Amino acid sequence: MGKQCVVLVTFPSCQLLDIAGPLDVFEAATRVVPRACYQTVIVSVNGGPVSSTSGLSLTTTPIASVRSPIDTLVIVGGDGTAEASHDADLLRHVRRLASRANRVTAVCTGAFVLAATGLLDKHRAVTHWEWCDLLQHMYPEVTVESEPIYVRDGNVWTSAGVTAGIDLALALVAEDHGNAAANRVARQLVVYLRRSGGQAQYSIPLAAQSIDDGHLLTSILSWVVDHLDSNLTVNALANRAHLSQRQFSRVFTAHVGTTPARYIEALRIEAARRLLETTTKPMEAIAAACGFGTPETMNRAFRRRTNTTPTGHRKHFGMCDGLGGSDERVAVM
DNA sequence: ATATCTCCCCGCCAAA
DNA sequence: TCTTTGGCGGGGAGAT
Repeated sequence: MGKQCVVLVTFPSCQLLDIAGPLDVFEAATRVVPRACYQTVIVSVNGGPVSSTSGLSLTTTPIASVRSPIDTLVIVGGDGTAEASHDADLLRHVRRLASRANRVTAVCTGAFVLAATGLLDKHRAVTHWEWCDLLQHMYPEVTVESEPIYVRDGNVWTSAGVTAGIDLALALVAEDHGNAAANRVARQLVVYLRRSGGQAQYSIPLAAQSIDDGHLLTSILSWVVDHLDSNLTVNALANRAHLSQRQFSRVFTAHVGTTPARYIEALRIEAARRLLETTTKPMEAIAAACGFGTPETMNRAFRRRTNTTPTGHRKHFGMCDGLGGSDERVAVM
């Protein structure tokens, strides 16, 4: 796959996260996915500095100067969309770029700008939950859905509120380079909650999503987190999936981006960490609850994957010793 | 600390 | 022929 040009369209009072989220996803993808190469450019009607709602100002290039073929066009959201959707210049340029782009997308209230160009007509779309009704009212031609985190209709993709832009961008990466690649990116960014377009957000790290198929694995993955103390050898899981070990391993790795055993161990560690942080159970009990044969096994896994020990982790993040729980995370996979 | 045993993972080939 | 699947074997890591 060659270079893919991603154009992010901004305007005064846009939402910083709408830009930063996808931007970082594409950047990370380029870094950690071997064949991915996204080139991003941030544009506005006049170019130059554009201030976001948070006050931070962006350097942009004039939208008229975009010449190269466009892979993905991203319209960001923010307070400024109300005004932007009446900016004839902007709309004209968006239409022009959209006609040359493989994919046209909007994050959050960016959908309003897209709708104003007419590009959303006859398409299913979503926006920030707070604005779905208004969008539908203003643009009856658009089929507004309010549930999903993001919606794909042909080559038009829209996403719900701000951070859903990250999920949207991950979905785009998944389309280009596969689920495993998207998961790798998510992990890289420590978005340990990659959400499916569907809606339900899973409480499992990177687990039960999978944009297209995967129902096979999805059910197993979600079953697994509640049965960490069971026998979760590759063999056992393969049986559950009615596949040979060999095939199961292959399918698993392709979809999840990690080998079965590694993934299971990561889940176990994460579960153990939570118990260490939030309970005062003895190591013995925690190890057993998380599926480690012995506390010693848990110890080694801990050492290998983090740079602490269970005891050390409890000292830092545990309940005793002052400071209650903590939001800090240690990368685990 | 060591030895033995188990499981994982991946390349390779053959069958479907 | 091309793709998917299953089985085998071994190197190697880790568990007991």
